[in-house]
Amino acid sequence: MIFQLQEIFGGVFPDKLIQRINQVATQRAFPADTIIVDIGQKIEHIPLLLDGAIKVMREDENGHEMLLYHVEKGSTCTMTLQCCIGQAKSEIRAQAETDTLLMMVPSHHMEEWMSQYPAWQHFILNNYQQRFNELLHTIDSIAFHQLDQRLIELLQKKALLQNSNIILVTHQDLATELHSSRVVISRLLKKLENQKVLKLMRNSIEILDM
DNA sequence: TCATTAACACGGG
DNA sequence: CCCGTGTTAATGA
Repeated sequence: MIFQLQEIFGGVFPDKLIQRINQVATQRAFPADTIIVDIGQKIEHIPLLLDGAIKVMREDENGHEMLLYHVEKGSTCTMTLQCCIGQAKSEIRAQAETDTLLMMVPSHHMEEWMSQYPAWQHFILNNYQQRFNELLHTIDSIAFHQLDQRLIELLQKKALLQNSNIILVTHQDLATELHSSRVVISRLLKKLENQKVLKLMRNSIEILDM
């Protein structure tokens, strides 16, 4: 039995389902920044996050990216689920935000588990709702907030996900995720540093007071 | 007015 | 040297 599976999902799934997952799923570890699923790729597994975080990115026709939302431990990526059911290809790119550990459940188990395990059904529906809410939050952010505020929100989120006030990230990474340019991000970060909100270092940013 | 793009210098690893 | 960073000038929305 994989320790984290019981630890993270023991409160959500009955023992019988935990054992089923343990039987059929493959455990996989991805170092930070690894692309786990890319756009256009066929989806054959449902990922259950045991540890770490995944960022879900969208890409436009010019190859410019944009962060949609993060998936944290104890959750799954619902865009993946949608693709599983329809046997479609991925509309998004899933990339490891931090070092990530997950269980890959072959997608053909979905249908059976949905009817057999009420806890699984609740888990999936709750995840849909969570993902949808996060997406709404992102849309609000794009539509109603200025870039400087979106940058602060992203830094706070990253501090949370990396569980540290020192965030390992480059200005270019931030620009890409916010669908902006590095010049602008560097300028905003410099402004925030002058306001003593954060401290800039090469490849990392320390949050001082937000 | 403010964002993007390109270009360049600086410097730390 | 390589690459992330800080800045500026030109251009566009």
